[in-house]
Amino acid sequence: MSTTPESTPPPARKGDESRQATNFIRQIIDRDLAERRYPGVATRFPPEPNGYLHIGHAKSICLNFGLARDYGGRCHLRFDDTNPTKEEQEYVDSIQADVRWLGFDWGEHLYFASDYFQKMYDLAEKLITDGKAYVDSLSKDELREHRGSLTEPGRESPYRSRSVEENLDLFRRMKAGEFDNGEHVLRAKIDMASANMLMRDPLLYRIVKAEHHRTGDAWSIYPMYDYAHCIEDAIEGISHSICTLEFENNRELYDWVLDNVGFTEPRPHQHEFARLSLDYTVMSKRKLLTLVKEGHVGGWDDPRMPTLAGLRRRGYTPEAIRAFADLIGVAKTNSTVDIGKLEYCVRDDLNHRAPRVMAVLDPLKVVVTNYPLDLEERLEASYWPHDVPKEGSRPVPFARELYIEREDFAEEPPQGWHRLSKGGEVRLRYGYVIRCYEVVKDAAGAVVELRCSYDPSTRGGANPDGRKIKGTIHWVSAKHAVAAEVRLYDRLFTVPAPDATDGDFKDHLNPDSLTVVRAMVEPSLAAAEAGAHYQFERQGYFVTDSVDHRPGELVFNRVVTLKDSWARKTAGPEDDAAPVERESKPKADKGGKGRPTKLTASQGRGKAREADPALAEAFARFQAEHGLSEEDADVLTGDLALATFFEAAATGHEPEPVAKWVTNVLLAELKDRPVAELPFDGAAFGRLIALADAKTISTSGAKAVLEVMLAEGGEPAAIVKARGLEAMTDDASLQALVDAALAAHPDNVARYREGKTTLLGSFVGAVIKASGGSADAKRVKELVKAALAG
RNA sequence: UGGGGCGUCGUCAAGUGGUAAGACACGGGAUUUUGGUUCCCGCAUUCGCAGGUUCGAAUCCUGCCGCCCCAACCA
Repeated sequence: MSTTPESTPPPARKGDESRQATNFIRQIIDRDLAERRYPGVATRFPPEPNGYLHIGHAKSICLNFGLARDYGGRCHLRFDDTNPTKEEQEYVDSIQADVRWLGFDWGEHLYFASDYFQKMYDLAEKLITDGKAYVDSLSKDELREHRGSLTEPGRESPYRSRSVEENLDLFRRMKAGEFDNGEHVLRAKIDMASANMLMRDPLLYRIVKAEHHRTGDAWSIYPMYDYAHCIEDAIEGISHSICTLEFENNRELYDWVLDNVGFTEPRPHQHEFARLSLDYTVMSKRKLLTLVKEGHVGGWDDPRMPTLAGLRRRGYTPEAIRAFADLIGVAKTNSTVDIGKLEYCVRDDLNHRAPRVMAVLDPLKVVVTNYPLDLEERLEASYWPHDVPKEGSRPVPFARELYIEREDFAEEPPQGWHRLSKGGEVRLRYGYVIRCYEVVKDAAGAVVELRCSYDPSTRGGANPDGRKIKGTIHWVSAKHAVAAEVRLYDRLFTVPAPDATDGDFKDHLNPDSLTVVRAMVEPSLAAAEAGAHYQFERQGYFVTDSVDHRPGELVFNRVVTLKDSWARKTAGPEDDAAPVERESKPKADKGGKGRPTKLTASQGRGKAREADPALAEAFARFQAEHGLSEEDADVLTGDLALATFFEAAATGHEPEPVAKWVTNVLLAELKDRPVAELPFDGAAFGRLIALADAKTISTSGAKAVLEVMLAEGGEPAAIVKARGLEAMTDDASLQALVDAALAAHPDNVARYREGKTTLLGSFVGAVIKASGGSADAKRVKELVKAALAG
């Protein structure tokens, strides 16, 4: 992403193959495209217009629009406006502005869920007609009570059995506005006992008598998210509907609605990724709204807010945010990203686009006493450092009285101090070397002025006598400097995870998140334009404030400081290595009920055995008669089909290896498929294992045969014969393959001999592959070892 | 006493039975009138833990542990 103009391409380094950005969603898309499940890729970004977009949304926007871009598809911007009580046109506008600002274009694909209300309604009537939805007239409380709990099934509503005619009539009257809020709802008729709470007859429609920002009072019923969202996707022909992890439970309902309302494949499918969490900030709309409402910040666009509006005003660039999205990746792990990565991205972007200027944030007066009283010089100062390939400079006035940064002077300089001290020298950037010979203090003992001398021969970086000046500091001419308001922003919270701590997240608000200073800036800045970025040398990146900055009343926001390895060195461990202690969230003790533990697989099998004496009997017999371990016997007796399969396979053979093959290999191939679907029976499987056991075929050969059997069934011995998979055990053939494998990778041979012994496996693997799986692995390993040693 | 997910470096994150990518952070060095930038070099014998299968396991099997989500007429 980051482009350094004019830079030559970096030299190829080891293993450098510029890896394609990949993530599990791209893999799913690749698979779907390879299987031709969709004609192309269509994604969508579906915000509800009930608040401002934040950096977390930016991750989603970059993902969805990025996918469409990279796969030559399209990405829709769709407002999910199904709840008129919370949504406003203001948000519709701000969201569009933010997405555009971020750099994405939805072209003609701007949609509103509300445009589909009629279609959704028609489909709901169809559901009713099909007997798959009903009007319920329970109260809110009764509804909740009937829903059951996480561990107890729900109960069916007495209204569940209403006739289609009655349901249709009621639903039409709901639509016609004959009832008040809460009197009736439309529910899907699914399963009140489902382990997935969302499938317990979910609400499809509710009565809401409110003005909708787009449809006005045309509707008095509105669809619920789970009913509406999937239909919106399907209507628009979305292929991959990407949302965040907390919707994983909703996927089953997403699929149910589409399947029952009549959308057939290819239809959209939902995939979930982890939403963004960032250190030292909060991301929920509710908390952000609280900060705004209670005045902890100046508004949605306060530069400390993680909103796009806030980041924009802070001076973050769209490029930096997009680079950040690329940097953090997309996965399913709940994770919290170090906010330092975001800061890195802006610095990296602004470094080559922000001209350098000088500004003194905390001025300390310096009088250069040997500088002529009336003399004023104009020193030419480049806007760009040597390593940024851009041109341009401005004159900077120099005179007898200057300001320097107060922290660039130390009365008692610490070890390694490069800046000014009494009796010491420092270079003024683009100017002269000065030496401080006197420190003027006020009555309270505070330093108010430095009296210095300058060396005329050192102008503009000249160094005639080769003298070593370690430090260079920034400065402004007192007479020419322009006053400016500078807003120094810092993290909004003092702890890494403000919403994971005990008590109120607002307790951790950083009181120093905003410091306003009156700075003295170089005169060229008087002409600073709106939205202009600068680097104040040695300080950080700054931007003119988009609201308050104007000519004659300069206001700068600090985007981010420069990296400061000196401060890190001095500050010591407490400040810098601040251990990211994430206080773990206290268990929300919901309803006093302990958190139920999940039923494990073995517990499930135990239950199955309790319920089925045949299984219990097999469990005992497998141990007693076949000599299996309790563990193997357990795994094999979870369901009768598997137990029977095993017994058939074991008959006439050593039971132990058969058990190992069933549990370790077959189970993995099977995944969740029932054994009954296998195109071969237990006896055939047993014959395969016997072949391996007798060393007629090698282990990898047996796996190869199994692959074939899994795909098309067949008799193991015949497959072995047809594919020439008999174990290759004669040393002559094996040795030839080994020699070839070593010869193919002389570099790895050398590295192995230097001690990188983990390379052994790759040689063995190569030989086995070359043999088509028939080579005897143990022997190969011996031969490879010998060859490598020789 | 339910169901759905997730555990790979301080932080993100590749990896899909055959040499543990990369980035940020961190440490060291070089260049530098920004203690900035840039450039080098270093930074996981090990993938939540324990068993097992295999010539070979982060990847397969089993058990255990930890974390997140679900009981709005929100999305």
